[in-house]
Amino acid sequence: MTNSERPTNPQVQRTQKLMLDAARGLLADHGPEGVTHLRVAGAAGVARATVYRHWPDRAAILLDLLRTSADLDLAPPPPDSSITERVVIVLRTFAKALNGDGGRTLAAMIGLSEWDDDVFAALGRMATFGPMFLRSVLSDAVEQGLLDARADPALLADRLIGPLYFRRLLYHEDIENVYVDRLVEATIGPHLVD
Amino acid sequence: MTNSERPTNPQVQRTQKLMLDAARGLLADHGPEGVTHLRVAGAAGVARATVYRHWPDRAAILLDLLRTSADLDLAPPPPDSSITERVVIVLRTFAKALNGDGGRTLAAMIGLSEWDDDVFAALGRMATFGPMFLRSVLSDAVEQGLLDARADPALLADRLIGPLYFRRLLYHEDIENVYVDRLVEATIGPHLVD
DNA sequence: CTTACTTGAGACAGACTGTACCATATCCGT
DNA sequence: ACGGATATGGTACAGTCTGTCTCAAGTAAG
Repeated sequence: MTNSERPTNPQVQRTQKLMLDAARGLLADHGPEGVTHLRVAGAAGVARATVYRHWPDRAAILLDLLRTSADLDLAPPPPDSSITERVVIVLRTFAKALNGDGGRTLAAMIGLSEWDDDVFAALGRMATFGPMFLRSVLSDAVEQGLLDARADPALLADRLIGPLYFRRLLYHEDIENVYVDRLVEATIGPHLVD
Repeated sequence: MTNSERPTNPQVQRTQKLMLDAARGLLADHGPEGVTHLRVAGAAGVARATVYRHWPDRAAILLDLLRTSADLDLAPPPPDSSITERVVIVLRTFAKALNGDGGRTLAAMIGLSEWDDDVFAALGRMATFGPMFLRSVLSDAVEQGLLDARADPALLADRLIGPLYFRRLLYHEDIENVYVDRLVEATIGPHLVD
């Protein structure tokens, strides 16, 4: 586990940014195994020992990398829109993140998390954020009487998010908006109260 | 890409089995990065050069490992049972495979497949097998008039399998039979023709 | 300016890689 | 059972990456 607090020393900030940017490029180009202290040092124009001073092993580098790339900015959907529209908006945000670098990052984390507890913890923080947000949107809808009261928001969230992750991770397919629309329609359609 | 044909020479078969078993153990214990030619040789009681003779690099070893561990034996569900029962049977088979070693193997493949085309191809073969099977079960049900004709078997398969993979891969949760039951009920219930 | 902290540069042992070589063991057709 | 073909054992070698250490030079901040 690395120190998650940001350094105050500007010199440290500079070198750390150089190294993280270099590592990010290496991860994108060669995968997790391509991120070595030596290469990061070379790409960042930094001494190898400096990389070791910041992160003891590869997992620590990746962890910091993955932590900083979990940037899906979830804005609350407009409350005056229909529940279907609201869910579509949220899911499209997920899909967008998955289609971009987030998908590769997530795939790397999933592979590592089976054997690295720290990565698993980071994955948990990242993975629960989205579903929790979606769940709250769904709960609100149930309270407002827009969704069948017997609908379980947790299961519903799984059923909405699961297929997106499935398609992206196993088929490497970009998620089209049409797919999201059909998924949402089919999934929450039967629970709508009209 | 390694030769996928099985060797006829019994000597080769023996050593290959020894090495693959050793590699399987290493993968389970230490993850993909723990599978090195040196360790495989040591654990299998085999000369290091022999491991190199069979597989040129780590990816090739893992590929053979993953190829041989994709053993979910999908038996056609009893055709006289209800469509709900049939789908539950198929999905429980998936869940069982995911709960066991298959889940870890799959996670490893997902992580590797983003940067390794051979692993991606193997993942594709493995990942399409299940959904295709499920899709055919669903298609049959539509033809038999048990399911709403407007139901898209492909999307329906995604919606049934996706949540299972999602829970297993991101939360490391075993899939309970109750979860499968609720998922199937909620997903295909609205499409039932009674 | 002075102290504390950070980095650069190089050395070092150890692990893993990838290849090569030859003697030995095993297979398989005759 | 014999002999050529094939596979393995064992060893050596250069090369890369790891992880740690030391010391000189650079930077930050009171």
